[in-house]
Amino acid sequence: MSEKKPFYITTPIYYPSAKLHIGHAYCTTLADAIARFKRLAGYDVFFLTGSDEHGLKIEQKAEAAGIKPIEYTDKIVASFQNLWQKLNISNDDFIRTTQERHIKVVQEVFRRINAKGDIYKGEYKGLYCTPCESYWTEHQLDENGCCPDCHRPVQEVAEEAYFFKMSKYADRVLEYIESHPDFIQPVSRRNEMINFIKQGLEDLCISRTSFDWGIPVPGDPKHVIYVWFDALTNYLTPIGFLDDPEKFQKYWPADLHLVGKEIVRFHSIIWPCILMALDLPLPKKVYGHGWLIVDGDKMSKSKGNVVDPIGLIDEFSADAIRYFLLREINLGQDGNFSRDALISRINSDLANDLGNLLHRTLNMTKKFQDGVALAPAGESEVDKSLKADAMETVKFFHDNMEQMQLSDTIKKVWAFISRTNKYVDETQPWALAKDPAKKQELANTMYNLLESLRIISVLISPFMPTTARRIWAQLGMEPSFEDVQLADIEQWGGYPAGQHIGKAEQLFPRIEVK
RNA sequence: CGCGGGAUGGAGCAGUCGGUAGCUCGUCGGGCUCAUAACCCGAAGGUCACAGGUUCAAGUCCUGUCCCCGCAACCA
Repeated sequence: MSEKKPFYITTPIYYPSAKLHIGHAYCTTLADAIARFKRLAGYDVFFLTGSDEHGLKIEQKAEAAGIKPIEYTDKIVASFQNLWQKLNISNDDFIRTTQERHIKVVQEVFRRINAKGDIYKGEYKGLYCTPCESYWTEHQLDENGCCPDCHRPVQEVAEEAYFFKMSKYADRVLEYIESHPDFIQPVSRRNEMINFIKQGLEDLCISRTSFDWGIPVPGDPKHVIYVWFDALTNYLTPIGFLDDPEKFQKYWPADLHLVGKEIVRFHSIIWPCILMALDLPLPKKVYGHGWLIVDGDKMSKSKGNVVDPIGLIDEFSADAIRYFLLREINLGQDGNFSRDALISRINSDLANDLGNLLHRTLNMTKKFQDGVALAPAGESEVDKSLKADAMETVKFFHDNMEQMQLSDTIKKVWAFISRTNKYVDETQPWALAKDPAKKQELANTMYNLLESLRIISVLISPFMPTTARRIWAQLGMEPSFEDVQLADIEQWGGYPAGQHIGKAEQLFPRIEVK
């Protein structure tokens, strides 16, 4: 058994009714950056994402395409996995709600809660559109009170359904939220949830008979389990809820459910109720991030402004997209996505500041010292100040990443990159190189630049894993980048003296705007 | 009066406990020459949505108004 502290982080499982857009990519990138940071900081991380594949909508889409639902979801889920691979997502497992391992979990959860007496058979009443075979809530109806899809009148219909006695747990959940200030983040969402519970919770409808594409209710197979009982329990499946008690003990409760702001409620109210009914501890944190706004508008299919991440990755590279999302958008708030802003970030931050710093450093090392980092000796005031800034940046990185301050952390790292560029101006290596008496001073300067870049490469690795590795290689560093730990940059001087630098290449070419 | 969020130089955003309004991009001027026309320094530009109030002091706290946005039990 390892002694590392466990850290279990999840994204939502996405619904394969359409291709994923930049907003999904944002959420998963956030989770990935946090997971990578935690690994760097020495945690034993389990990072989960996946797909939520049941439901009427999928059944209908598959039927329209003339294929079985599972054939339909196989195809779309493959595109999810392709996207995560292209984005360099380091998830440890990928849960599909159609997998046998998950079906067993859902049915067992149903059995246990049923045995406890918290499930009863009742009647679900709703507004039903017969041609579309869909239930709608009053709020979803169009301006004439008709079906939002086909605009025909809806009827009030009742069907037999199972209900989960959620109302029974309302007080306990409220008490938990109030006594755990960090459970729901950011605070604004927490207040929203407290307000919502105080209005009173209804029991939750957890089965349907109006479609088949779902997990059958144990002992009553004309019912399939409906949405949240199926979806939320995904978080239990891959960590051995049924088949590996030791693993489950280690990773549950989850440290962080990262979700979009619209599903905070399900994760911070319904999910805790289900867990209480199972006598399981509640997750430590639910974080509701904001949405990406495109040119001032919410993304939606009807507006036709949905941004496809695959095209962007192909055009600008995964790391550039990751950097933009993590740097530009403040966690918890909505953020703007625009092509112009993306290009501006790539050019000024990635090409000019970071890329050029690496390039000029390697170039001078090659030109002035035959590509070798000579051993440093002694230090000037400017050197001292650079080292102090580096160490302060590493500390800031550690502290603020623990607090999930991704954007602030990135800003701080870039302040150090900027500071390092300034160091070049302050020390003027090209002038030192002309004076043989300044040979040691030059060696010190070049060493400090290379060492700064070594530290920078580790600091950016949660955000831009590929770029970090490329810098590492260009610096000529031999050890595998995978083995690097935060401790390796907590002290100045890890760059090996006498090291020959690697082959230099542009990290991010500037993007010319017409 | 359903709930909640937002409004800050041209653009995008920070702003904790009330204490001289900051950052990035852009613009203008200067410096440097190792570098991806990159880097470094400096400057201009804001009655902090509006009106009132509390206070020695308000972007920040209170009240009201207007505008934009999200949620409203299946949109990341």
